[in-house]
Amino acid sequence: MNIGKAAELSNLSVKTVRYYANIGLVTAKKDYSSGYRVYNDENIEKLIFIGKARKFNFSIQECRELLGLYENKDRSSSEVKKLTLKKITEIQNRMSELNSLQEELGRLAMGCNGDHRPNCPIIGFLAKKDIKN
Amino acid sequence: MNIGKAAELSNLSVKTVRYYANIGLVTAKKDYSSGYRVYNDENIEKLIFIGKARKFNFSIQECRELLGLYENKDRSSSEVKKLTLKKITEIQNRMSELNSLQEELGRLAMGCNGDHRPNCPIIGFLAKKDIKN
DNA sequence: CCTAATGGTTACTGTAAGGGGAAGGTCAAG
DNA sequence: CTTGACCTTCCCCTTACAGTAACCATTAGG
Repeated sequence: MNIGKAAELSNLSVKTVRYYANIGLVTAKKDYSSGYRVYNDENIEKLIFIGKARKFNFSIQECRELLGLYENKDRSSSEVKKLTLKKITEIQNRMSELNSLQEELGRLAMGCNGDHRPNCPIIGFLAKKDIKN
Repeated sequence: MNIGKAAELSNLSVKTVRYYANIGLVTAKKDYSSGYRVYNDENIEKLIFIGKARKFNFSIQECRELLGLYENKDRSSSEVKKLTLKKITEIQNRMSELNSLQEELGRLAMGCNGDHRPNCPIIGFLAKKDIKN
């Protein structure tokens, strides 16, 4: 199966699949007469696996680790769980940052008339050099 | 004042200040005998302004717009408010994505024993080709 | 047989927002 | 005069691909 079909089945772009081949994440064997990459079912499974992990915010590097665990039949589930919990923590931290941000922006917007006069507390706040950063 | 001092006062790195000069965001005049950038108080104010806006997740391009509004004394506060509300919406969308992610990862982790046996529902889920993506 | 369409290849560039580091010029102090 | 701190430009690195150019392979149609 050629790369186009592989991309379709795994719901990734051709560019992405080729990229994964280049970085050695999912390498297909090559047909040396045509130069084409040839994908088999196992490759497709890995591509799907990675596609999902990527949607779950795992980085390529983490995908590489997960793939290692996936391929290793003797893997312990604790390693996978550890990676997942770490990812959850990261997401929570990011959410709490975003939450503070959003609250503060909300307060600023609340105080702004949003009219055609130049007096705007948002600009005022951003321009003010205050004590704490 | 040289770039080091400017960076210190604005609480940015020298690299960042130089970068902002290169992209024309905050341009300092040059001392042509030494080749050094020379910063004045107005430059510092702008750098501080941008530093804060960046912390509020505004992109460089958005900072450029905000800086335009900041410099334009006839600006209407409605433009600033619009930009801020747009940013709030973006943040909220991002948070809701992250929230779904976190919940789903949480469910997966919950079902995983985290022991030394290879049976792991997280891997199982990622590997499963299900109906919807 | 020629051509056009489709799909494959490598390779280069660009993204956002700088960080890291090399090679070299400038400045103030001792 | 020399040292060390500070400045300069220049280039590569980061993430995870997307876009494009130039070129090769396969296949269907006239």
